[in-house]
Amino acid sequence: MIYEPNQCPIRFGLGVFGDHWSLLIIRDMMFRGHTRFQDFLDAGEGISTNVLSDRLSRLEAQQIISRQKDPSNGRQVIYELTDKGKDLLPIMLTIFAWAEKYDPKTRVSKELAERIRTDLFGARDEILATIKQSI
Amino acid sequence: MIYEPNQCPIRFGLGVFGDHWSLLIIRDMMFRGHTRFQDFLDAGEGISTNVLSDRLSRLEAQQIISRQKDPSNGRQVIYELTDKGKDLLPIMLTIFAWAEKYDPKTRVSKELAERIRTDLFGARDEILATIKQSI
DNA sequence: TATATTGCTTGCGATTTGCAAGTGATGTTA
DNA sequence: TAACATCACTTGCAAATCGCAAGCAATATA
Repeated sequence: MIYEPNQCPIRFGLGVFGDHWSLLIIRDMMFRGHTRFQDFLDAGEGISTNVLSDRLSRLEAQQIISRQKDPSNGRQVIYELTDKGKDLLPIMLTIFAWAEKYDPKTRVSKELAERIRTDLFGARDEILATIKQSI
Repeated sequence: MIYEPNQCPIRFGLGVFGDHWSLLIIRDMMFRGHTRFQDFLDAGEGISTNVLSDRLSRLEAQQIISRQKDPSNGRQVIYELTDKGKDLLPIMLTIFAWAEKYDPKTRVSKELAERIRTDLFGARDEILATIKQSI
């Protein structure tokens, strides 16, 4: 595994969601079905309009989301996750499972968290050791 | 970085790694075995000393890493991942798999990426549909 | 035609960042 | 033991980014 700056998957990921807002926008699209500018503003996170506008542009440029006019209402724009965006689900799920384990306030289905953990958390140290040797 | 206690796991995660540098520091500890201040500076990412200092403090405060003086060299400090920090591995791995799929430059073992994907990516739309109903 | 809604953009002060230059504690060398 | 080097920071400051409020153009509704 090579970690040249531009060959690093973590850096690539950070380029997409390495800021305070992008992951929240993706979460709202993924789990809350948000599709419009106003939806994100109303989500209660306190994002400002200029930053929201900027993040939506970036996410569109990175093909995480698509942007199209609502044919039935010319004022509205519909934002939707692309396949690339939907494929961020496993990342979301592992964050769910981790938060469920360490944040007493987080409310995630224990069933879901358990499923994810048995898939990946269980072999943590093993996997870590294996990976380190291949770097 | 803002952390407002919520019941959302994504917000909880963002409180830990929702900035440009924290995940890179964790990556360096997890996969490159970095333990010292200078290690992170030399990693070639261009983090500045004041920001590095700040992020190490925050990560320690959040119990993602531990901080102790090197008993064999009083000038040096040893930073290490806690269990809470090591448990971020699945999040790292899912980022790996996602980047391997979408970033042509990312170099990750295809075997590893495939394993992660078959565990979690395969049932993406199914899982998404199930989760949406429960949120 | 007048007004409301929607998705932005603009202006500006406040916060955060990157960069360079310290600083103090500790270790090494002559 | 005196001089110097190393290490983990801290400080000061200009520049970038951010939050907030206001404004704007296009479209819809009354």
